[in-house]
Amino acid sequence: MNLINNTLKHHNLRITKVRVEILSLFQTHKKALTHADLEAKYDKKFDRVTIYRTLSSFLENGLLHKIPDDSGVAKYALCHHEGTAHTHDDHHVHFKCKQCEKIECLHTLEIPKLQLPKKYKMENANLLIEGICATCNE
Amino acid sequence: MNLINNTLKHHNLRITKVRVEILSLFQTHKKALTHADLEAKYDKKFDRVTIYRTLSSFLENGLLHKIPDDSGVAKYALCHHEGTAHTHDDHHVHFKCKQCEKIECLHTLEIPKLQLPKKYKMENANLLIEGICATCNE
DNA sequence: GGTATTTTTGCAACATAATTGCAATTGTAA
DNA sequence: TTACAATTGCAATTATGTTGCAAAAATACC
Repeated sequence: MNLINNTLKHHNLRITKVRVEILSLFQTHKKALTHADLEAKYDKKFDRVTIYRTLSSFLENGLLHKIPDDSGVAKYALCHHEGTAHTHDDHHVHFKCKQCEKIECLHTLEIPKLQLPKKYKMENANLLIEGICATCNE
Repeated sequence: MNLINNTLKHHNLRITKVRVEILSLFQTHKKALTHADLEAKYDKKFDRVTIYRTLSSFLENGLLHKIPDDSGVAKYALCHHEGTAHTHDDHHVHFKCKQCEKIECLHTLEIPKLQLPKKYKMENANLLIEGICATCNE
């Protein structure tokens, strides 16, 4: 059994065409993708709604995570911690390039600890950095 | 001349009813607001579109900033640095309460410096922390 | 393998969020 | 106070996301 199928299995997801294709795409591209990106690519192949539902199921089963940003469009990227369910104690650092607009996860970086005001309890944190990425900064 | 009008002037915005009311609202509430919040409040008073455009103009002129999040609805909050134009070298820390859903700016906190991978250039950073806020944590 | 059961898909309709063009109105500078 | 520029309201449109349901596909069970 190949890797993609295996991954789906391990996340309690049935193996279907959409899922295999979309998961592969995320694994080859390392960047974040939007629903619109996928729709453009799979226009005639899969239904809009199916793509939405694929993203949701990946989200619920811990394959993808949503990246908070201010564009108003949901962006998704692969999770790098391996865990079955949505154990969302995620501490993500994301980088958004102002030039090429691509978003990627900098999963080698840790979010530094910081002291919250009294009585505040932190459960997770997301750091979004904007600037110029390595590719555009040649 | 009162403070609200003065602020508008200084940000190159004409003084109109919507702007005065919406700016005042942001100044009394300290939390982030969505377009829907404002629409609910000013339902018959101002047009939906006018409210959108008011938010946009505040954004462009550096009165408000958008808070990145993954809900799909744009949230806005007052900027605390004083600057006329959109000199967005912003380093924001926002806190979103999982219980009351409110978002607030923790502008007393600084985002700690961190070492980006080679060739990456940081222009600004947004840290979104989720958890339980002081009010809900009684 | 074949069949029963459950999940997933596609379609149509709906819901919400945001944008655009344009005429009428309002704010401001002179 | 008038002239000009910016802003508003309205209607229409686009973008984004969701729901219900019947048909199709995937898995479990024999």
